[in-house]
Formats: sequence, structure tokens, C-alpha cells
Amino acid sequence: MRYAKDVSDVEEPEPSLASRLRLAVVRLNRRLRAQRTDSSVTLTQISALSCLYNWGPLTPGELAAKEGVQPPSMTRVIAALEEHGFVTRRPHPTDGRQAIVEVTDEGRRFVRAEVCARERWLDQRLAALDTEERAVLTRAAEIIDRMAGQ
Amino acid sequence: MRYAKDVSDVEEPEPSLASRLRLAVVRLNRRLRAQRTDSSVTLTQISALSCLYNWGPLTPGELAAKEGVQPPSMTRVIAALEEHGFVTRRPHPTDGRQAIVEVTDEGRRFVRAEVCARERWLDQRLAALDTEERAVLTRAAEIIDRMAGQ
DNA sequence: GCAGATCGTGAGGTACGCTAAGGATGTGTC
DNA sequence: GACACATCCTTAGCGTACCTCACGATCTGC
Repeated sequence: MRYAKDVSDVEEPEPSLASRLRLAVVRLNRRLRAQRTDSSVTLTQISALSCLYNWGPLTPGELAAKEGVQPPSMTRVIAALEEHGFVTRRPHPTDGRQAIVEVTDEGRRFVRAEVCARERWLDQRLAALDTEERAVLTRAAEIIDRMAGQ
Repeated sequence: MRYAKDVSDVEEPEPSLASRLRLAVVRLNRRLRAQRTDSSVTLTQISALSCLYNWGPLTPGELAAKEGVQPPSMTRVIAALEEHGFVTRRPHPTDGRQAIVEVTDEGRRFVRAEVCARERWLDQRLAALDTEERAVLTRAAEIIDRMAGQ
């Protein structure tokens, strides 16, 4: 059921793309966070770990920038990942202020194994789509990442 | 920079669609939440209000189900929206346990006006895309919503 | 009536962002 | 060399948003 709209309201006959995209993203994000595995690694930590996995060693500041969060937020994520043994921190060779965060072998194993397991829910949903729909989502992921990234 | 992969690891030469979609959604969601307007209405509240706007009066339980959250979480959202005067609660005509939550005229005005203003950031980003990319996102929003919805 | 199911709510906990402020290190200027 | 200033990371504190567990009120079947 939808509320009747003014006859004069013709410039927006249905929810805008922004509205629909926002709702879709918020909803999917909630579902993704709700997928708890027994492991105590959170979605935010996985996201940062994947970033390090894909980009190689980074400083905390660089990692925060790539993830689009403020440096203080990343500090806690790195600390949790370090406690899990998934990343290590070593001093920067030339700049004593900075540090280098790097994925450990165990972290790489985790990315390749646990992460996939964690994404089982999403994988199942994606598997239920047809090829063309998956192609749409693949392109959408690129576009969204470009839009939100940086 | 990417870590070299095992030669034998050919079944997944790049991050899976699930991985990329998850990263894109998490990142965009963070950006959306970071868009604070002066109004004190949060993204979660807007999402629920939009749902009521589109579907008509619902009980708290139905609303929670549509948004994909647990009923206790929705209780607080409804209370906040009621405090803003955007929704009203009236008793269920036949079932004393339930309640009916409905958008007020002010709430409808808010959805049509303030929500769009709040989405200015996303609108600007979307405007920078070309027609074909927006079409991809429109379809993707439908697909994601169907995947995450219910 | 009364037991059990259902619905909404209250309480408490965790995750995850933010801003503000502090401490350590680098850098430019005199 | 010493000082002022910038930069980087971290700590502290706050707010939002979700969860689970537990409770009271109400409906339903016997």
C-alpha cells in the first residue's frame, strides 16, 4: 500500500534512486553484521584485514583512509586484529611516528578460509540469483566502491 | 600491491562477488551514516519512517520484520519517531497486545522534504555517474532489497 | 478459568563510529 | 643546537544501533 500522491507531484512519481539505494544498502549491511560465526572477529575487522590482504602492508593512517574511517577508529580495529594474531606491527624504517601493519601468515589463512565461511549466507543468496543479476551486482559493487571510496 | 597467489589457486583469481559486494556495502553504509544533518533524526529512524510511508500503518512487530531487526530494537526507534511527532501509536482494534504505528502528516512532510535534503550527499555522487551506471544501481537496489528483504 | 503462546517493552551488553586531547617524532628556522 | 610547529598514532569519552534475555499484558485452546 502506498499513500496517494498529489496530482501535481509529478517530478518524482516514485522513491528516488538515492532513497532506494540507501534503503537497500542499510538493510543488507544489517544482515551482513547479523551473520555471526563462532569466531569473535567482527565485520569491521574483516573489512580492514581484507584491505591489508589486498593492498599489502600499510600504516594505520593509510588503512584508515582506505576504509574511510578516522584514524582513532582504526586503532581499535588494528589492536583487535593484532590480539587475534592476524596482523603484526613493526616500526617504520625512516619515520618513528608511523608504524607498518602487515598481515601474518595466520591472517592470510583466515582471510582465505574463515572469511569465505562467514560469507556463506551472502553466497547462498547470490547463488539464488541468475547470471544477469549477478553481473548487475558486480558492476554495482564497482560503482559503489568508486562512489564511497576515497 | 597484491600478494602473490599459489599457482594452484586458480578457482578464485580475484575477490569473490560476495567479498566485493560486502566491502562496497559496508563502506557506503559508513558514509551514509556519517552524513549528519542538523536534524536529530538518525538513519535508522529515517529507514523505518520510509518503510511506514511506503507500506502504510504497521504493528511494531511487522515493522521490525520488514526492516530486518528484532522487535526490541524497533521499540526504541518508534519511541524516537513518536517523540518527533512523525508517527502515532493507537491500539489495535481487535488485539489488545498489539499496536498500530502510523505516519502523521508531519511525518509525511518530513519524508518528502527533509529526507531528500539529507540525501544530498548521495544525490551529488549519483549525479556524477552516467545514465548507464545509474541504471545498474537501480537494478542492483532492487536485487539487493529482494535478497536482504524478508 | 487456567496454561501456554504471542506481542511489546525494559534492561544490559557489544560493536563501531565520532571528536577532543595528549605524547612522540619529524621538520623548518634562527 | 634549540625552539616552534606540523604530523602521526593513540587514549579517553561519547553517542548510535544492534543484539539477547527477561518481564508484564493480552489472546487462545482446553
